[in-house]
Amino acid sequence: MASLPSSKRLQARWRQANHQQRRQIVVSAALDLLRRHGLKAVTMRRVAHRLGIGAMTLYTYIRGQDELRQAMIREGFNMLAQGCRSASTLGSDQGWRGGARYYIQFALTYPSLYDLMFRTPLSTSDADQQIMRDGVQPLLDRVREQMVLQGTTGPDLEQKVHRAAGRFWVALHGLASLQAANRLEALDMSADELLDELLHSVSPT
Amino acid sequence: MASLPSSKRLQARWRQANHQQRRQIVVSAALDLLRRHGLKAVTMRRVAHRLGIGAMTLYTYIRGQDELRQAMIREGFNMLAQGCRSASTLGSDQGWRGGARYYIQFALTYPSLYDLMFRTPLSTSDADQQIMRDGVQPLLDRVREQMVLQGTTGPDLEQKVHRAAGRFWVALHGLASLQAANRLEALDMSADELLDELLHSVSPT
DNA sequence: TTGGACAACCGTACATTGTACGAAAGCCAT
DNA sequence: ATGGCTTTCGTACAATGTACGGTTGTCCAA
Repeated sequence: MASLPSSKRLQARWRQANHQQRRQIVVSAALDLLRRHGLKAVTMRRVAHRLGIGAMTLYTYIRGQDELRQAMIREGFNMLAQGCRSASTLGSDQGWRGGARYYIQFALTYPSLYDLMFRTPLSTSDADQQIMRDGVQPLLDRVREQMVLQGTTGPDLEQKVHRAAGRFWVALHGLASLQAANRLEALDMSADELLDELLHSVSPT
Repeated sequence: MASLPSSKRLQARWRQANHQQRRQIVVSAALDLLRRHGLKAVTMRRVAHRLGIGAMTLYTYIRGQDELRQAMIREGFNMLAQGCRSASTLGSDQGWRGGARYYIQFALTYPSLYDLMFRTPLSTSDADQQIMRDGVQPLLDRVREQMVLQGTTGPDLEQKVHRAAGRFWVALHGLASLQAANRLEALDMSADELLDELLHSVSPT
């Protein structure tokens, strides 16, 4: 779980950064505000204040609030993809399950960001669709690999595995999203319990 | 699927309504705006304008924006509970499946409202928790009944059925939520396909 | 050294929001 | 009529996104 730099660090890094890097720092500051205080707290003025610059200076690096949110979403999907990939590769957990656990952990660590990523009305633009596709792909890949290793066979194996991974992700998203929003109280089941059952549904052990 | 009254109708009803009814009309107007133009469009001023009254007059019937949103959420859960109940009782569909289909249909018809209902940070207040519990209960009940009819048995039947219904709802929410946010493009699976598989997982036919 | 082009920076201003305050107007029992 | 309510809403203020235009800094050619 990568962590975000503090406000002081950001201001320090700011002065000796080039244009491209500064844009990235702006996004980092916004993500930090988002994580710690929710979406309503991510205002242009506050982000600027965090960086020790005037509000209008932000517009030198970001076209406006919409673009800032898009950038946060992109960053979120990058973190998610990267995390799932390495959690299931290097993790001490049993292979692919690390990826799934990371997914849940991500949604809990950045609940507002996770919301933004999956609830923001998505333009049908190919680019945006691709960002999200790439963000979720590593998780789907891990699950598919696992299923093949598990011994799934047949003529239309490709299709079968593909669809099963899709079902798994949909359910995992449901769990992550409800847990992040504190909505599991309605059931008398713990989140860990639900996750374990979900994991076993792919590969019962 | 109950539909919402138009703006003109609302203004007409307004004048000959008592205090309690007027509060309900305010909420209806807000829900209409929410459905047709998204959350950002639900401003106090706009709601008031729809009703042909001054902005501040709204505050005679609703404490403020927070309370307005809470009221919309409550109304949403009421619709959901009512709909699931009657869809699975009276529906031409095979019993309980109507409830699940209604659930999906609801999320697609009122995507912004569905988001509000399940993403708004929920106070741990007993009342709020109860609202949502009641909203989802009918669906869970239908699924449990179905499982019992289906022939599930055992000493801890109660527990088993309870947990299975919970799993079902979590997955259903994942599907509804992704579909409502146009996020299923990342998979090459249709929403109907996913729903059917979900339904079969409870009672294969 | 000087001048000019260009990027970074930001103060000011305006529109839009939620809503606090208090004034006006209607209603009704005494 | 009077006094006390509820309802209505005009005005005002603070916070927001951001358009506009001015100031400053940097660098390079003449």
